[in-house]
Formats: sequence, C-alpha cells, structure tokens
Amino acid sequence: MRQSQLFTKTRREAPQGEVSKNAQLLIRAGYVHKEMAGAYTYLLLGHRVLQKIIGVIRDEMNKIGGQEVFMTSLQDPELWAKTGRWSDEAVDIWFKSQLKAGGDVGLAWSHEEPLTSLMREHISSYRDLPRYVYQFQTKFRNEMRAKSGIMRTREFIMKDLYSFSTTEADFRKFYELCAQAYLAIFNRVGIGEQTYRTFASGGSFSKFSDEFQTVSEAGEDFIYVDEGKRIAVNKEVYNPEVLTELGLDKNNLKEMKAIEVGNIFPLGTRFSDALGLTYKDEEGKEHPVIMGCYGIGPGRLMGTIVETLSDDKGIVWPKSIAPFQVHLIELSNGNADVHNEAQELYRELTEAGVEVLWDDRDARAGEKFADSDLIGIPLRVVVSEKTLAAGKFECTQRSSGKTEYMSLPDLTESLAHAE
RNA sequence: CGGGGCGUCGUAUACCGGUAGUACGCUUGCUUUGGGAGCAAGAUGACCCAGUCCGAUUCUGGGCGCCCCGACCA
Repeated sequence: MRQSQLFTKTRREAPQGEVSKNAQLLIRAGYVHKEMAGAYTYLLLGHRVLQKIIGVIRDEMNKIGGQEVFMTSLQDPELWAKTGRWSDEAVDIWFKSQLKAGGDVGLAWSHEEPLTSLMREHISSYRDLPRYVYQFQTKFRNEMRAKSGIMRTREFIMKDLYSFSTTEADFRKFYELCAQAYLAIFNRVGIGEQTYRTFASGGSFSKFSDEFQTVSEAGEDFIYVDEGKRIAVNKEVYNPEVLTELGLDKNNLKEMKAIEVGNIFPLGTRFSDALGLTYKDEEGKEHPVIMGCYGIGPGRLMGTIVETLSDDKGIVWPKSIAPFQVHLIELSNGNADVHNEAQELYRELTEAGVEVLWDDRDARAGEKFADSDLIGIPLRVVVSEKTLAAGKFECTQRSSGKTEYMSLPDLTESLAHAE
C-alpha cells in the first residue's frame, strides 16, 4: 500500500474531550472514525487489524472443533419471549423496531435463543453431540453510556461460540479446552502476560463463570490477582469461601484494575429447556442438551492491546496483528535513485508476501518518522541517500527502538522468522 | 438514568454585546530536506430554535450532540 494513496491522514491532536487513550491514538493515527457516541467506523488500518485479530480467534476456535456460521442480527420476539428475555424489564439494552409489514423485531445483543432454536433441526440424538458453533457477528446493545473509546460501544463485533453437550462432564471438558484456547489467543495478540483467567459471577445462568481480564488502568473491573498461580478473582465474588474453594491465599493477592476481554460460562439447560432442545440417549430416553457460551469482542480486544502496548509516541502493534509488517520510509527528496530503490524494495517484499506500507509521500523525514511511530507498524525500513551509500537498509524495531542495517536477504530472512 | 463539564474554520485553541484571532492542516510560489521546516500570498468558522437587545457567536430558556463520574453492564 502506497501511503500517498491512503485516504486517511494522521492528526497531530486528539479530538476535543477525548480522554480514552485507545480512542485518542486510534483516531489520531487514522484507524477508526467515531460516527457517534458508542459507534465507530473501522478505517483501512483499523479494519486490517480487526480482521487479523479475528483471524487469530478463528484459528483457535477451529482448532478446538468450532464450526463457523453467520447468523442474522434480526431477532424474532416470540423466540425471546419463550426464555423471558424479550421484555425491557428483563433486558434493558434491546434495540427494538417494527416491521413495515407489521410486528416487532429486535436487533441481536446475543444469540442464545436463535441458535438454540436452530439447533433443534440438527440435534436429536446423542450421536449428534457434541457440537460447537460460533460466529463473528454484530451485536447491538443500547447502553446507557458508551465509554472508553472502542471498548464499550453500542454496536460491536463479537465472537460468540455456543457448545452443545450430552453430559455435564463432557461440557466441562470442552469448557476447559476453550479456556486454554482463550489463553492462547491472548498470548498470540501480545497481551498474554497481563491477562488472567478470573473467577467471576455467573450472572443469571450459573453460580460462576470465568472471565479473562487484562490488567490495565483503563479497566472497569477490580480483580485480585495471584501472580504465581496466574489466576485472579473478580471483586464481585471476592470472599473467604471462594478463596478457599480456589485454594488462594489472601496474602498473595494483589488488587488490580482490569479490562474484561473474554467471558465464558455454563448455560446448563436454561435455553434447551425453554426452547425444547433435547437429544435421545442410547436407550431412547430424552434429555435436555447441556450448553455453554463463550465470548470475545475483537474490537474491545483491539482497544485493550492499544491501551496495553502503546507508548508516548504512539501504538506498538505486535507482529501477529499489525496492519502491515513493514513500514517502508522513503527519504528521497527528489533523488530518483533513492525513489527507485524504495520502489524496488517495495516490489521485492510485496512479491515475497510481506505486507508493506510504503511512505512515498513528499514529506519531510521528521513528519514521516512521527507518523510511523504513531501508526506503530513493527518494523520500519528506511531508504535514503545514506542507506543507498551503505548498500543496506536501515531497519528499526518499533517496540525496542533498536536499529540495524540489513541487506535484502537478511531482511526477508528476519521477516520470515518473525512470529 | 442521576451528577458535572463542553459545543467557535478540517483539527486544536483564544477573545468578545458591535470588524471573530492564533497554530497545524489545505491552495499557490520560492527556499529547505534524517525527527512534525522557513518566507510570501490565499481559501475556509460561531450546533439548532426561540427570547432579551438598536445589534447576539457572546446574555436567557429550550432542544440536539459530545466527554467525564456514578448507577447499569450475558
């Protein structure tokens, strides 16, 4: 991608009143545009990052047997009435509308009801179980107050997986498998170290659930962390019995602020009972299907990564989800040789499958470097009269600031080995 | 939903009951060129509605929008 053609521009200043770090940086660098409170458009750079995050999640979900679908956002009130979740008293974040043809319709804020109902057509025997179905889908939640940049919005993409099992033991096995997959995801997107599996309230479905909390000052939750055991307890269930049950010692726990980046919980038979999702066992006896639900918001995850990994100059993307792998900075100042060299390098890297953002703009070095730091692509490669004379390229890691001169083979080699 | 703050060129900010200023960005020209350049010349602005007033961007009321704190948060 030639930066001179990129329709977004960087900004020197954050919008008035925007306090949230992720919103400030993502808007300044041209990743997102705020359409209204709690509603963001992902621009070219932001969309690329979001898709890469989704790619990582998809990979891990497929590894544990997930089957991807894409459900509709429009929701049938009758279905939700059966579980008691259509009324505004029960669920106060509904976006509701009317069909021109008559009747109400809702915009999905979750998908337990339609998926459970749909699975009745496909599950009738123990032979049909277990099944794990997931999607990346837009959720609408009419929040009283959107906040924290892209972290709490009224419309957002969510990866929601639902598990369907015969027995509680089978369900538990998958639940643990999914918890491990979640940890793998957070590792791969660069926040594994700061992210803790956290014991939390189960809300209306079960006694407890597991959250995945990333330690950050931008967080909304307080958790008690045991750094040695790498687990935590949410403040909402922090009490002596829980500590005993989890084998945690109060003296080893530290209170920290954290962002909830994922949540998994048992659904039991709440939805299968209400909507009639059953299977027949070997003896022909009918049982309700045991369900679980597993969510991650890729947008919130992106915001969390920005909050966690940025520095005073801008964003520092991990390689796994950066919008481009290389930021090629051409400092030609009208020198045709330098320009040709940059063009040639761009061609070589692109042909080798490397994603390159090529800053071919007619701008000064300082501005290009400042923009490059702000945008946060992991490797910056400078081509200038200096590097031309040296016969090598100047390569700087965004994360460490370390610079080394590399030949093209060295460069492609190091990119191939980079995670 | 309770409380607080704020709406001024594209962006960020000043000032003001009577001609709205600055910086960046943008346009044109010249110079400059490794960490957000300089000079010169330009273009572009008061959220909406009502009221007070000779006159409102400024004061008053209402609306709409944005941000923050709280409540809420499968």
